[in-house]
Amino acid sequence: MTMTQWDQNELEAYPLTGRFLANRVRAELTAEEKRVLETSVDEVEVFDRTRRILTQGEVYNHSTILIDGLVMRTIEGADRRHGISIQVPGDFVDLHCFALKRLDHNLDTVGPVRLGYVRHSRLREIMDHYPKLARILWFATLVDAAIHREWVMKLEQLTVPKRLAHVFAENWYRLRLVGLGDENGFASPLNQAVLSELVGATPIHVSRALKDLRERGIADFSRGRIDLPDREKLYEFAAFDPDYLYGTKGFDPGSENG
Amino acid sequence: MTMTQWDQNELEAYPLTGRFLANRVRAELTAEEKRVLETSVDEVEVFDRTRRILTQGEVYNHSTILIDGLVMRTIEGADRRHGISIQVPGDFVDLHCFALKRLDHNLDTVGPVRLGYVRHSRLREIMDHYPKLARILWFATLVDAAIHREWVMKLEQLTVPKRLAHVFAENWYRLRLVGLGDENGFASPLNQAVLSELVGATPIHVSRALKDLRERGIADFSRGRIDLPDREKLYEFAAFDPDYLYGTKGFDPGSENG
DNA sequence: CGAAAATTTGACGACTCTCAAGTCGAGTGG
DNA sequence: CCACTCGACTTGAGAGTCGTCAAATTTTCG
Repeated sequence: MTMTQWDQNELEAYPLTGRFLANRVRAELTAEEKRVLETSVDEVEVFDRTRRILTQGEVYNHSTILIDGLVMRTIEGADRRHGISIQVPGDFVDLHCFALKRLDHNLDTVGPVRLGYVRHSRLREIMDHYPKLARILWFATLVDAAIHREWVMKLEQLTVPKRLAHVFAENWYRLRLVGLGDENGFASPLNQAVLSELVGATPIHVSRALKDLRERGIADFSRGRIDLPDREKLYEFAAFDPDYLYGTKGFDPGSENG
Repeated sequence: MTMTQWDQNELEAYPLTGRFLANRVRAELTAEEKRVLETSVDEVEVFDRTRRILTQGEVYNHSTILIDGLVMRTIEGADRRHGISIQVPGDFVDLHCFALKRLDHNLDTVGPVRLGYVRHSRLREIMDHYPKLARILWFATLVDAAIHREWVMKLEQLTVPKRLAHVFAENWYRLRLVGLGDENGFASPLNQAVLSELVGATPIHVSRALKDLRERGIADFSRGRIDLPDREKLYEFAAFDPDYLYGTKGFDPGSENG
């Protein structure tokens, strides 16, 4: 797993927030604005096991940036938890709880994570004194909304095997945007139970669907790693078109200069 | 169909934007801020027939507030159009295209509408000079995202009859928030074809599901009007909980003081 | 009234769920 | 080193939900 020189420099300069909007509008930020962001993180925390880091309906006075690991947005349904979306390193996972006060969903870690906290008072200062940074933060929450919309469409359109393929394709692409994953797949703490919550199916059916994907040569899922041997076949099967992720024009998830 | 005194005053004072975030955070706006918004609308347009008002991927230099009528977010799938969500009067339907430049989906009218346009240059001024208004605009886009998340969960959880019930429940509640609809349902230009795009089913299955809802006494859908005789039964069947719509504490969709 | 659009119905097959049982793999204690 | 255990995963059978194809019926509107 390699990273571009660009990413390495950015991560050395901004170890906590260097992945924020990488290969999206991050390039529009000035050094000062990046520094304002980086120094806004006033606490870093590490969790090893699965854990709820934000609970639906409660009020917080900080927001959280995901530095390393995976976090899932969830909503408790009638009898089971439902996965809404996955967040990857660099994502400001609950930026919107600053503007919304309370949130309508939970944030649960999946596997070990490293988190950075930013106080809302600090965000308010940013809103008041750095209009461009404010716009960028707004942008970040809007990309999340675009991801939700795409997923609504896919849920309406795709069968479970194709939904799984889409989850893999999107997750892979987003990891590549921030310099993670490799050209043949990515490491992941996901298991079949979590996948079933994400695609709205039973674990049993997910198992069958994964077998289908394996036999088709589209995706080989095993605990700890997801292999994706044929990008084109994957994209076509999942009807995946990354436009909605708002990556920089010309970004290529298959090359080293991600 | 009646409205509260509150709504009437607000609509007289701000005929174009008086419904914006009504019964949500609108109360936090000062008269000056409301005036800034109202005077930002520099053009009003009326459409009678179904029509695409914003096309995926294109760049616009204005955003649109829905003054009257219904608008649907859509994404073109492999062979058919998919409905993502419905917008009601008072919604700033494509505010995010200001921050995102191009949008990932289309906006299509459903039935006759009246639209107001706000130039992006004007929004930029607001961002720079009215931080509180900026936060409110951000808030508005975040509520849309919350609606998307809830719908993702419902798509993962509910059968088609229950999805339809949820669409009716949410649409009704949101109309009540802005002083529209009545205590037994609401007028609506929706037809079964559009409903099928919204819930991710075939028109044929929607027809059967509507029959089911009718026989259960939960919803009586006919072109032009949706009757909802038993709110409690509807909410329970659809597992509808309006928290995610961020209505003002104490708002009651069943009373006159909406 | 007549044509077009919207809605309804029936039959059959595909996708997914539930219930139940069985397999596999990592870690533990003997 | 092996038996055991627990969680994760897999397999099978039958039922429910929903899609497809085809046709009939009702509504809308010129």
